[in-house]
Order: sequence, then C-alpha cells, then structure tokens
Amino acid sequence: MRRGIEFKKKARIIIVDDNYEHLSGIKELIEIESDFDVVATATSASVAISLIKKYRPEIVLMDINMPEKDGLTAIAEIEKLDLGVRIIALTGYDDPDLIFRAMKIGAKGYILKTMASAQLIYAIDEVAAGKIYLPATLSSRFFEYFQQSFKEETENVEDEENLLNYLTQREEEVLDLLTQGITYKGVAQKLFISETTVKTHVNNIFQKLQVNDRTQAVLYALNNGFLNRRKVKIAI
Amino acid sequence: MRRGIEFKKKARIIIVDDNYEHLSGIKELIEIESDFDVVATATSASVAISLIKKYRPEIVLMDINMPEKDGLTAIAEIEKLDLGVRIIALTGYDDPDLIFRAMKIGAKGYILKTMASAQLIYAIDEVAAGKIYLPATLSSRFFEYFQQSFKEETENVEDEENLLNYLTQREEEVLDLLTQGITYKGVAQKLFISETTVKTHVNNIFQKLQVNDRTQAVLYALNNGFLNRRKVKIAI
DNA sequence: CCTTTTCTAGACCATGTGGTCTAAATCTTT
DNA sequence: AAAGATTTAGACCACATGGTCTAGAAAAGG
Repeated sequence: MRRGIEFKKKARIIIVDDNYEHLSGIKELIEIESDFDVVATATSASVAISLIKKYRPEIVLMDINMPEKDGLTAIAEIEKLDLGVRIIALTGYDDPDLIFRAMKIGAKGYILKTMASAQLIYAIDEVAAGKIYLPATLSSRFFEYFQQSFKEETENVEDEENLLNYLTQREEEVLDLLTQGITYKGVAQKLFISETTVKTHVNNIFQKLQVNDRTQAVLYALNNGFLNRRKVKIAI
Repeated sequence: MRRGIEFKKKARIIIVDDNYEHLSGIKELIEIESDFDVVATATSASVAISLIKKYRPEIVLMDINMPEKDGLTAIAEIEKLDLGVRIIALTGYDDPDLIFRAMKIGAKGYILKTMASAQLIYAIDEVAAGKIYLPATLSSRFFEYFQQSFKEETENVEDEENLLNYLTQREEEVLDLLTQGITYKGVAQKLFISETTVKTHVNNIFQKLQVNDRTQAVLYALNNGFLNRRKVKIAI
C-alpha cells in the first residue's frame, strides 16, 4: 500500500449488475469515494462482454446473481478472452459454493454487497495492485469448502469397499499399464513376463474388480483413485 | 476474539519438529507468551502420531520439512484417524505448492517460522477457535496456485489442438458410451443403429484421436476434458 | 515346516475388436 | 441444384481379447 509513492494510473472499471439501483449505487460510491474511473456499466453479462472488449478496463465488478447469462459463465468467458482484466465477484450472500466456483474460474476478489463502502474501495485497490482480495470470513468459508471437496475425493479412495484393495502388487502393476492403454504384448515386455502370464493377471483383475473388459477395469481404476494411491505414496 | 467472556479451556498442543532447537524454542515461546498447554513434543512424525493417539490434543503444530516420514504424509495420516485434531503446518519458507498440498489434505492453518511470536499465538488462537488461519501473503499465494492449477485443467479442454473438437455429434455420442465401458452391441442398442455402424463410428473416432484401441480413446477423452464439456455447458 | 498366496505359464476356444473398402441415404452448405 | 459432410450399413479378414482350466515355482505367513 505504497499509494502515492509510485506512479499510479487511475484504474479503469466496468461494473455489471442487473439491478439498476445497485449498479448506480456502486458507481456513485466509487466515483465519490475513490479515484477510480468507472468507464462503463452494464445490466447484462452479454453487454458487459462487448464493453470489456471495447474499453479494456483493468477491473470488472461482476454481480454473480443475474438471470439469463449468469455471472459465473460470464467470468469464465471473460477469462477466456485473456485480456488481463481482473474480475471481482459481487454477491448478496456468502454461499461457499459460489465463492469456490468464482475463484476457481479466475475471480481475483470476492465481496459482499453488504460490506462497508470503505472495504469495497480497499478491495478494488488490492486487486488493482495485483493482489487477491477475500474478506476474512469468506476466505475461511472458502477453505472449508475447498478442504471438504478434497476430503470427499480421498474418502472414496480409502474406502473399505474399494475393490482395488484386493489387488496384489503385481496386479496393480499390470493395471497401471492397462490404464495407459498398453496391450498384452506391451505389458509383457515392460514387466519381462510372458504374454499368457499377463492374461492371467488381467483375468484375475477382472474378477476382483467385477468387470468384463479392460475398458471397464480402467474406468473402475480411474474412478476409484487408482492413480492417486501412488501419488499418495510418493508425494501426496 | 471474545476471550475471557466465554468459558475457555486451555487448548492442548503437541509440537512436531525434527530440529530440536526450533522445537524447544517454539515450546518455550508458547508456554511463556500464551496460556496453551504443550502436552508433548516430538522430533519425528511417527512418534508424533503415537503421542497424538495417546494425548488427543486439540492442536498439532507440524513441521513440514522433515526427513524420513515427511510432514505432509504425517498430516494425511493424522487426518485419517479423524480425532478432531486441528493441524497447523509449520515451515521455513512459503512454497505455494507446499501450502496448497497442506491445505488440501486438511491443515487448518499455515505459518512461517519466521513470523513474529505474537502472530504465532494469534494463529493458534484462531485455529483453536475453529477458524482457519493463513497469513495474508500466504493466502494470496495459495489462491494464485489454486487458480493456476484449475486454469491448466480448463486450458486443455478449450485448446485448439484438442482432437475431440474434430468429432461429429454422433461420434461424440458413441465415444460417450465407450467411456462408460459399453461394447459395440450395447452402443448399437442404445443408439438404435446397427453394430457395424457403431464400428464405423468407432474407427473414425480412432483415426481422429490418433489412437489404436478403445482404452486409449477413453483415456484420451478423459484426459482432455470430454466429460467436462457437458458439465461446462450445464453448470461450469 | 507346512499352508496359503502370489506369480508364473501353457493350452484351447469363442468372440470381441480393429483395419480397410465400398456405398447408399440424409443432412448441410453454398 | 451441386458439392461436401455426416450417418448409416454391409463384407472380409487378422488378430487381440476374454473365459476356463491346469500347474509348477517362488514367496509369504503362520
């Protein structure tokens, strides 16, 4: 926050909100309370995207709760344009799933409409400075959601009923090669065993995983965290 | 931070660090500067795990950079025990990948050894209160890493060179069924077309994806976001 | 030491799969 | 209307794959 020391060009902003009241409210607030330059506003995502292409602002304040084309898809599209626009997501309430998805697709900040005006300005300031802004309460919620989503992923992997647990070491090696789309012959060469041995292993794998062909075996392996296990062992 | 108002049991802590100097330094600091109760310390992850099982502390301070069994796998194991222990990761430098992985497997806080002692106490306080603690600089790095990892995921999907883009509608339908491990006959029945037609489609798919068999086709599809496309369209 | 599991490997057969070619009907697109 | 792409479908063949059974060597566990 070395404001005033370095040369600071006024950040140019576009505000998007389908509610005109909110839109003009935020616009006024920014124009009065800060020295940012609101170059345009839009009440729909599609209009917003054209405006962004035209004006190339540094910052976009994007309301997430909009009918028609919603804010999240709009963010995704803008990010895809790769214009270096930094997007701040705006919303009325703090749904952790919304925050997660917004951050996932590239939002650089997330603020609630209920927040104090000073904090809004501060958030824009931070994001304009290349940082990422999340209010403390939201970042906590974000992390909880983040951890939860990964916990669910790994829970399945460690599940008792994961048929992959019944595979022997050698069978795992064979399955590993199968999940790379390698044929009997290829597996035999890689493991220095005969082709018929590979077939035996593969058949045992099928029985243990209760499937009928390689594709299903590979799919079972992939869906039940087969690749993750070695990652867990080698490097988490 | 309503300290003193509510009834507050002294949080019990176990500290893990292979460097004995650091270990006793942190222990002393906590004992002098706070009212937490350091019930045990350990210089190795395996010892730490036994101690945790025995003492059931509320908080564990875990050094990530340890030889032998490293801190990350230790965290994963402790989380798997599901004892309600809240783990704070400790490290000397702020490697975004390390932070990401620690948070991913369930760390509730992340602090640098170089941080001021008051901040360490504050961090423990927060985590003990059920919150998640990340210093502002680290949370920024975390988010950048987080977004980067998802960006790479989606970049592939939208890539020009994604051979999936060359598939026709019908071919996509067929491939979709292949990724469910369905055979020629099954696909034919589901799509109400002849089995030989399915074979024609499948062969065209192979050529377009430059693969030789179904397994490879399925793997290509999965690795290049085939399933995501419909998700992207429906709900991001 | 003995038992059990795992890994190895062969035979045999039925069928699924992949490669190639041809070709008609049906869209699209210009 | 003509040209091109897509979808449909057949024939034919080589070979990879899957199912089942037997069986010895090696390793693991009690």
